[in-house]
Amino acid sequence: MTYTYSYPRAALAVDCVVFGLDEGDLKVLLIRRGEDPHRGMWALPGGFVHMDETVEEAARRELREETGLHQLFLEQLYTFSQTRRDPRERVVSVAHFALVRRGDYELVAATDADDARWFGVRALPDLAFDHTDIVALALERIKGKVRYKPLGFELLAHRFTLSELQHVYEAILEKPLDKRNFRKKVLKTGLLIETSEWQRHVAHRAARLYEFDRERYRELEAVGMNFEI
Amino acid sequence: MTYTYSYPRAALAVDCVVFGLDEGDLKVLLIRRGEDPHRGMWALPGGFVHMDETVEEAARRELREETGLHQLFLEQLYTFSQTRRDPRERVVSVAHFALVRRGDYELVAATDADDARWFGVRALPDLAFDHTDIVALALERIKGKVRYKPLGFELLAHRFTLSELQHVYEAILEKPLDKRNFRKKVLKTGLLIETSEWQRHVAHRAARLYEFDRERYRELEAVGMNFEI
DNA sequence: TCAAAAGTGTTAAAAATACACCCATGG
DNA sequence: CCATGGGTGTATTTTTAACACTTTTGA
Repeated sequence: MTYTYSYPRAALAVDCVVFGLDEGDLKVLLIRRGEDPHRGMWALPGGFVHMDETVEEAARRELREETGLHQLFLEQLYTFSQTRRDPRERVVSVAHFALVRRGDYELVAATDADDARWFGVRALPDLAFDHTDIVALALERIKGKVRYKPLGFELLAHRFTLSELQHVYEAILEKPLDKRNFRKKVLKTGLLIETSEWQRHVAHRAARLYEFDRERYRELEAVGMNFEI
Repeated sequence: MTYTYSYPRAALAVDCVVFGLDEGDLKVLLIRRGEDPHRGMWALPGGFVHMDETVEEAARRELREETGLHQLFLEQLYTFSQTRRDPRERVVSVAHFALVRRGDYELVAATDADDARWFGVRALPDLAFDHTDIVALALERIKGKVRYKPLGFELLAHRFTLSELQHVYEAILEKPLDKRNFRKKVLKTGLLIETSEWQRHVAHRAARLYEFDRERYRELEAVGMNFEI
């Protein structure tokens, strides 16, 4: 089957920068390419957009197919359209970034341990295509956005300690935060629910677990209030 | 001439939300469509991306062709990819937003007064395709971004008074600002150059003219400093 | 009993806000 | 001489930043 048009057309693809947290370090999920071009190189998960799906749907489908991840936070990042970014032919790619919860983090390797791996964001290998630029932009984006949107919670399990939350912010912002001031600030947002559950089996005083109050966040957002860390 | 592919391909287009300022009101530039679909409706300037240009280049080219505007501030906004957004066939559009300087504002009508017109952003007519959504997103974007990037200056002439600058911020943020506090704040950024030129022929005390110090802004930005209004 | 992280308040400095009058200009 | 917008300072409140010790737990 072939498809014919009266003007040439670029192929349309999506790529995803998937961030996850491991021991407080920010990681990016990469796939080893099994085909040319750049066979054997590490690259972002992604693929071509089908005619019956939006780019966001394509990004979610590709992630599910290539890594098994689903139902994660995913947002459009930027459209990369340099004419020679793919050596085969013109491919325009709509890049996205995604955030993986602590609990789903290990799930990834399940699919295909050899071909999908987490890399520390500050120690990435050479990447295929313009994927190094895409990761750089994604990092810059979350660094800016985490301060006024509740992205941090998307990297943690449903319940988390305040220290875990602080480490997320420190990992993304790349700077240490003052413990007392951080706690004061996040609690003052009124967006954390104090549960009556505590850490267990830790070799130090157990920390209380909190939940992010999505409900309330949506209410406040609708009213025009805004969150700031 | 025809072009044949083994999978169907969406057409790739660009659209531009062009903002300008008129008497302190924020306006958007619209084009009346001369062709189906939506012939006669108002729409954003835009068109298809050529194979030898990036989407940003396409956006600039279309703006030049349709409105005569060039060398303006232009930035990618978001890629719209709903499968039915164009009734003819699948068209994915990379939306951009642009800011027109006060001095270039009138220049627009020159091209084709009937087919290009400025509309107040809060009083737009029904627009073709999903262009109403695109404008709404562009507004939200500049509203957020103007506070930490020097977008405001892109809507003014090279030299401007502090009141003109204040009116830009008020128009974009949709709220009044305190004159004394505003002046204190923008002067404290150190990014305004006080010229020795003054307004003339105004029926009130003449205001001093200022320039935005782009040079210094780039330096500070590179060092990681950040601007806030 | 030791190591490791949890938890907690106060003070000082900086930033944000609220607010009112005189000045210069052209019509 | 009047209408219009230009220009200026201070006091109050709020926010941010700096900083150290006691508690709990498991190993």
